[in-house]
Amino acid sequence: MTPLVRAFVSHFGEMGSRWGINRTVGQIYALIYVSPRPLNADEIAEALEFSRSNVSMGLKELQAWRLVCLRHFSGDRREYFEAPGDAWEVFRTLAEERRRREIEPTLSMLRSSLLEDVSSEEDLHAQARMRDMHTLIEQFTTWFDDVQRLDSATLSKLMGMGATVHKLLDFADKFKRNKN
Amino acid sequence: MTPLVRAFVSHFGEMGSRWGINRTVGQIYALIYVSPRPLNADEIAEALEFSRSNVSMGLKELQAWRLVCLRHFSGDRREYFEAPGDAWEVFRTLAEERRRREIEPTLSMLRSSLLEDVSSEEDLHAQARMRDMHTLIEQFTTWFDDVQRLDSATLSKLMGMGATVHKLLDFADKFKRNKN
DNA sequence: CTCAATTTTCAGAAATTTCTGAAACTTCAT
DNA sequence: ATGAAGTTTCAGAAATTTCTGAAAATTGAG
Repeated sequence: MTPLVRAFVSHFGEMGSRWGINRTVGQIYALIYVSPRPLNADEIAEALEFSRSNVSMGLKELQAWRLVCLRHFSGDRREYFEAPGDAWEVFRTLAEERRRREIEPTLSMLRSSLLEDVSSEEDLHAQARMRDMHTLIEQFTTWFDDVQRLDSATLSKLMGMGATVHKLLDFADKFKRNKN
Repeated sequence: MTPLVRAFVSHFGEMGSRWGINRTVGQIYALIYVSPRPLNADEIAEALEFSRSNVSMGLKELQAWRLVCLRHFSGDRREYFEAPGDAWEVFRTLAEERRRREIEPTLSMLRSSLLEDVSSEEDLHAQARMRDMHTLIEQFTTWFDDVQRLDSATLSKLMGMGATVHKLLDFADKFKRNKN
């Protein structure tokens, strides 16, 4: 590994824990991401000096996150891994996966808590707060689902609009008002 | 704690680690969030059966995340904590804080890596990949900054539009084309 | 300033998570 | 079928993170 690659890989290792993946997994991804060709498990283990089994675990997790994909070369039985190229696709995958892991469970807990029949002052207040939270999350995820369905080009355009989002909103608002 | 509150608190404890805060911190926040009145550290320690010092640490972290705020009652020297009520405000704070912790460091690492003068095939490819990543993140955060500046009401409206985002986009597109 | 109430710090204990090496398993060419 | 190449599993070792109790620091009333 060159110093440039080493710095990148080690940064991903450090950030890994903040992103909910562990250090090893972060480094493996980083290495695959910058590699000019797909890598197999042994090459990864050697480059990062991890045990072969640790790499196996890490790759399994990256596959679960759908951040790497498998490739095969004819005449070689080993599995090779590469990181998908379309950056927006990666972004979308990440967002989707995080939503599934970090938001969905809470949403279902809230739903069932809100169905409970309670009577104490305290519980009624708690339910009101939970209802606020539920509404917010629901609204956010609905919007997110929608944005997620956009193709990379459109998404990129939406982002590119940046500073004009609120102007656009004002405009849409006036437009609607004129119609009524 | 009633069973309803207990369930909510314990869920936040379990999710805490997925959200980059620890179990204790998650539970403390949950308790404050549903509480009908501000709580002091001793009340929290008693309700959750944590050591007093653990609660102190947890509250400090929640303050760093700007998820709780301090209140004082006259004639009582203790500090009381409550969770801000405006859900969108909370959402915005959370997003901002996560951006600062999870994205900003990577962005600055990428910037400095891209300034390095390299010549090997391998490093040139790595830099190209890093450039992709940098562009994407930059674009995303610029957009996010912008959205973040919107007040709660506008943000809520934007989200509420949901399925119409892309229609709006098409519209803006045509509008622009007409002008040129 | 003094002192009691309260909060914070911190070293080490406890718990959790990550990592390893050895063994088990799978796959496929012969 | 056999066995060589490759992958996965898993029990326990290593590392990291969290939690505690005791002690230190801070705060504000008198």
